[in-house]
Formats: sequence, C-alpha cells, structure tokens
Amino acid sequence: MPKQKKKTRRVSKAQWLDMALEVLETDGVAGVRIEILAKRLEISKSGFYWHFRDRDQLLKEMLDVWSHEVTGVITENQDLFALAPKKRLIKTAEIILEYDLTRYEISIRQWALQDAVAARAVRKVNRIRLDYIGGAFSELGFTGDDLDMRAMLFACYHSWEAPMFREISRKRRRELIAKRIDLLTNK
Amino acid sequence: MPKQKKKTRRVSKAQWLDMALEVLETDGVAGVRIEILAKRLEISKSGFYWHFRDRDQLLKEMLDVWSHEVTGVITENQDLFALAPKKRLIKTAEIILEYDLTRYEISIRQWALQDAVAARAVRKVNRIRLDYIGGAFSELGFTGDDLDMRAMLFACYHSWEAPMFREISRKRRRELIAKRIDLLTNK
DNA sequence: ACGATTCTAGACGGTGCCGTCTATATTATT
DNA sequence: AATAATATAGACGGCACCGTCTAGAATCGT
Repeated sequence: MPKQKKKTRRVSKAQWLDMALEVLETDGVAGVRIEILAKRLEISKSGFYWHFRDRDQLLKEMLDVWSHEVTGVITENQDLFALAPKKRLIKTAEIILEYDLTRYEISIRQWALQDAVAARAVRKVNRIRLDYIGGAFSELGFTGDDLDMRAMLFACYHSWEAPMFREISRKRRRELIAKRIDLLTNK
Repeated sequence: MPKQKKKTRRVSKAQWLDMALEVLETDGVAGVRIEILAKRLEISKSGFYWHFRDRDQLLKEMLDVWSHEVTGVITENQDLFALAPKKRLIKTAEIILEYDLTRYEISIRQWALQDAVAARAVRKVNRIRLDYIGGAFSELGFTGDDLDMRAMLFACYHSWEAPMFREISRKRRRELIAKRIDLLTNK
C-alpha cells in the first residue's frame, strides 16, 4: 500500500482578500473571521498567518482594496471625461449599476460606525465622489447650494439605490436612469 | 457588624430593548451581545433570561420596535395629511431630520443581508415609505415612471442622507430641504 | 536531483459569549 | 407581617474564534 499523499491546497494572499470581501458583503466586518474564511477556502488557517500579521492587517488591506476599486473604476476612466457632463453622469450611473460598485456599501458604512480607520476611508471616498459629481454639475453651470444639493442627491442616490431597492431588477433600474438625470440636470 | 445589604438593580424589559438598540446603532447586530448589554446596564445577565427566551427573541422584538417607530412617526401623524402634498414632503423631510429617524438604517440593512426576518421587516418598511411618498407625488399629478423615479429618489435620499453625510451639520441639511423638494416636484 | 524557500496541517492555550442552574434578593398582595 | 410573585447574583459547561507552534508538504532555483 503506497504512502498516502497528502494533497495540500495552496491559497494566495489575493484569494484570502477576495474571500474576505465576499464574506464582508453579506456578513459585515464582524463576520470576517479567519477560521470561517479558511473553512470556505477549504484550507487550514495556518496559511493566513503567513500572508497577514493578524486579522487587523487583513481588515486594513480590505479597506485599501475597496477604496481603490470603488473610486478607480470611475476616476481612472478616460472615456468618461471625454463625454459632455450630462452624458457623463448617465454613463457613470450605468457603470455603477453594471459593475455593482455599491456591493460593499452597507457593510463598509456599518464598519465605519465602529472603526476610525474605516471611517477615514469612507470620508475619503465620499469626498472623491462628491468632487467628481460636483465637477459635472459645475460644468453644467450650477453653483452654490444648487450645485451642492444636486451633487449630494446624485451621490447619495447612486450609492444606495441598489442596497436599498434590492427587489427591483437591474433592468428596471437602468430604465429610470435617463429620466432621473434629466430631472437632476434641469435648470 | 451588620450583614451587608446586597443592592441589586432591577432592569425592565424596555431598558434591555433600549440598550440593545443603542448598541445596534453603532456596533451592528453582531455587537448585540447579552453579556455586553448586561455590563452596560451594570447588572448580571440573569435578568435578561427572565424577560427574553434567548437572544433571538430580543432581536425579533428589536425589529418590531424599529419598524413601528420608523414608520409610525410619519404615518400616524394626522397633521401631515392635512398639508398640501409639497408642503407635506418638506415637513416629512424635516421630521426625519429632527427625530433622527434613520439612526438605525445602516445597521438594520446590514442585518437584513444575513437574516430573512430582518429582510422581511426592511422590505415592509420600504413599501410603506414608497407608498407614502408616492401618494404625495401622485397628488401632485405625477404618474408612471415619473412618479416611481421621484418617489424612489426622495425615499432613498432621505433614508441615507444622514448615514452617508455624517460630517455635514444638521443645520446645513435643513437648509437644503426646500430647494431639493422644489427640484423633485418640478414638472 | 537537491537544497532553500514558501506555504500548510493540526494541535494548543486563552478569551468571550451563550444559555442554564440554584440560591437569594426585591417587590407586590393580602 | 407573611406569603407569593418577580427579578438578580454568580458559577457552570460548551462552543467559536484568535494567534502560536512544530513538523512537514509543495514549489522554486540551479
């Protein structure tokens, strides 16, 4: 009888991070437990401590991944800035929908309520979003409260539409984009 | 030396519920731990099990308190229905701000992601909000997509403004209400 | 093929929380 | 004041998770 070959899966740091974000999405930061991730990855937790100092470091890196991912898709998209402001807002809304960019919104915000580091990341993302959207409304000629109110309305709605109206289909949500931007860009 | 009188605080069911909601607000449902509540109430946890069967029952009752509290303030307010629809929407926004009605929004929604009972409560609250707001826009003559889009925009924005823009003062938020409702009720 | 490097298995002690139990304290009823 | 009803103290066993440790497996470089 041949000696039993113990086949041990190997899991990269990126895979740990991906799984952590997957769990974060539904279970919140409190659900991101190393032993849970290990079980889901079908591996022992030992490897985790090879890639990460401890759970805190994982959480820190998750925030980095999130804040880059969630802003990068928009701000690093050159095509977007070639568009006229109104068209740009429409396209932005479509991208948010398409890439499900608000997937982690609820869990991250919940996290930010209890953690200063997460809170800082969230404030930074808010600022980037408001600047980007405010830019478009500014180009459209809005200023002062008119500009602020519209930028906040756009940013808030498109950050929370999907998390809030989970039962409404993606198709239906896409249908209403143009009409909404018409209203928001109306003088 | 007289026998030491052990003074034992007594805590009502309502106090347990209040404290549980207080913890929920910042720590999320995962943070609602019986021993934590007990410590904060400066009491042993034994009493908890007198008032509640177990943690699940507490959670269930918290949902009931929340869904009633968060819809009742609006739907049971007779003065509100005496107002013309536009004025009613403005007053509604002011009440949401004044009573901090979206205090638990993030934590409850996070909870709903992992729990079917919470999800049901959230869907019901969504429906009540959309019906109420949709009613006002309907009275203003909006129909079809125009009505839906506006009701969703109002409901979403006013559910998430405070949770999202935590750094913006209440005063500033009050300032922008009228202008926003003007836009949303614009034909 | 061989050693060096990178990663994993599995067991361990420590901690925090759940729900239960018994004795005891407090309040209500009469 | 005596009794009944209501609520708490404190200890317990059980479980899930953290971070550590040692032996060993998988992979890379030459």
